[in-house]
Amino acid sequence: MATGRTHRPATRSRGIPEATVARLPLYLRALTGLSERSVPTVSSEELAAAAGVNSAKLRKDFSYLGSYGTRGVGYDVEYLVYQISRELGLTQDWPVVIVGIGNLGAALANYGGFASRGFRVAALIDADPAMAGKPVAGIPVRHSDQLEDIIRDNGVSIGVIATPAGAAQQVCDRLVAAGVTSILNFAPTVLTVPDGVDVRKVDLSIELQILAFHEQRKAGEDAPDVPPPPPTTVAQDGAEHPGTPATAPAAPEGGAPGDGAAPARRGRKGPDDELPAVMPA
Amino acid sequence: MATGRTHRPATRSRGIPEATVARLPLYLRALTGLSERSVPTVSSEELAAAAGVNSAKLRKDFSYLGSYGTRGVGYDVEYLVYQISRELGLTQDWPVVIVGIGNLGAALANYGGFASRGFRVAALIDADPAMAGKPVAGIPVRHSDQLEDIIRDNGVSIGVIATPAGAAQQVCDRLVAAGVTSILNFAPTVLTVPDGVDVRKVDLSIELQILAFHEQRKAGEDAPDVPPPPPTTVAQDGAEHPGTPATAPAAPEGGAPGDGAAPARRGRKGPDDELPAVMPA
DNA sequence: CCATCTTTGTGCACGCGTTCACAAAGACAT
DNA sequence: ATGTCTTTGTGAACGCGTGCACAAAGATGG
Repeated sequence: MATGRTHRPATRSRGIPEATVARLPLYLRALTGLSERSVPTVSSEELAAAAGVNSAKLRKDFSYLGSYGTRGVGYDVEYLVYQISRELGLTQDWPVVIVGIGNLGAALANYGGFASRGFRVAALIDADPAMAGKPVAGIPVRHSDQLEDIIRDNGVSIGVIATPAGAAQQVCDRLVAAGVTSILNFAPTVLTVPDGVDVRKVDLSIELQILAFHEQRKAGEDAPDVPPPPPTTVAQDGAEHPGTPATAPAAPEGGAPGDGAAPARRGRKGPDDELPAVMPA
Repeated sequence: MATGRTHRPATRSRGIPEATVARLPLYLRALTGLSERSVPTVSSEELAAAAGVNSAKLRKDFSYLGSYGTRGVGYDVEYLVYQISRELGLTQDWPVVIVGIGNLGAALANYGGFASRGFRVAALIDADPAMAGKPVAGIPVRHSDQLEDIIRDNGVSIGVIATPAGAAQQVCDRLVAAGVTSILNFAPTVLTVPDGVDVRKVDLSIELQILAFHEQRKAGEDAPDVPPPPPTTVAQDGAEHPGTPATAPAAPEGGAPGDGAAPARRGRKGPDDELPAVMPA
């Protein structure tokens, strides 16, 4: 670091690793709390604890932004709040549209956190004509016919999709065509977008399944009878490598999936994919 | 993402990397779709496209589960659906409680996706006495006084927190004390939990901020006037290194944050942290 | 002005995750 | 049976992210 006026390839754009960017909001939140309590400075140790991360990691993260700390003292809270806000682009106004005003969309619209950090709900959009004009969170719902006009008129670049999975891709395409370049997707579907468009997804179903996986493992360690036992002769558990001949071939037996290994699954179709805007994550 | 024990000392858990586990639900969803359309088999290429990932990655992921494919043909859809479901622990019933029935909690309760994959809403809990007994999504809300009893009586091991940030940690502690070992947190706070408890968080505010960061960068490349210019004499931009005498010291100037570098931020307190169950992510 | 103490900033090493590229396995046609 | 063609499963290289450990910077006290 020091005098290095030498190389700085990562200067502007390429600096800040993705992992660091993802933690900045966390630091910012912790710092805001300290700021409200009028705490002047914090050490990396304290702030790290508040943000739930390792202090070394925090220091390294900040080092990507520049050297904003004072050795022997720590970081100036107000100054850091400002620097991070600026880095995240929160010093400017970001108009946002929410498409799909169902249970979830309405909940999102009511979220006060939007306005807090530079985000402003420019419009609520829904395909249901009956919803048009009806106010949600104090904002009248607009019909999706006006989607393009709304995007253009307000210079919206961030869109939130809270529609049923079936409509998500279509809505996404329209948003992108209208100029949106960042999308937060709550619909349980994989969205396909052109280069230059960022998509982040929030999927409750996936989060629960991940928790279930770990939960099952925990239970398995205590009572090795519930989870471990695979229905039939399946590798993966007994031997280290599942490549053993006796196991693998047991599955794709011809075209009939009715073999012993794969029992008939619940007949009902997965409401997961079909689920409306009711669910986010 | 989860604030919980991120430490994965690779116990002897031999197998399935975290990153792979996180993708399994994605594959499962894609496979379920194929299953409904009665597609008998899929190649890694096709399935990868449907799940939005790289085919090599998908094959490697599956290799951790065992060799369930047939060279020259692909994977048997039904069989794979079963194997992944089993691996994720979805073949068993997971009673779940949702704490905090505000806008978000209600939206979550209405989410049909819960029931779809082995997850069952065992109870809805809220601290507001006025909510008690009132049905939400067909399930009567119970008062939080009964939280412990509900957990124990139903053998609940997964809890969803959709309360305001201020109540989250307290609710979390109670859930854990009552026996919950997996938590999905929608409140904008860092939860502290003992070892053995998994926490995953969903935070809209953070997602938006990450999008804003990238959005700002995109804009900056086109019009280098909007984002770059820091308000006043701040390092990091003008000069390559912020360590220059005239810059860095400008910040932590005494205790008064009113110096030129860090302009007075919006006076309003951050509703972000205080925000009720209205918001998830 | 010097000694000591605190805390930052970072060089370095390690491990995980991603991707490439290919040998081998099996299906299918002849 | 044998050859060809398709697709899997994986060895190996690479890059990113994490955490350790420490030198340097600066505060603080004598």
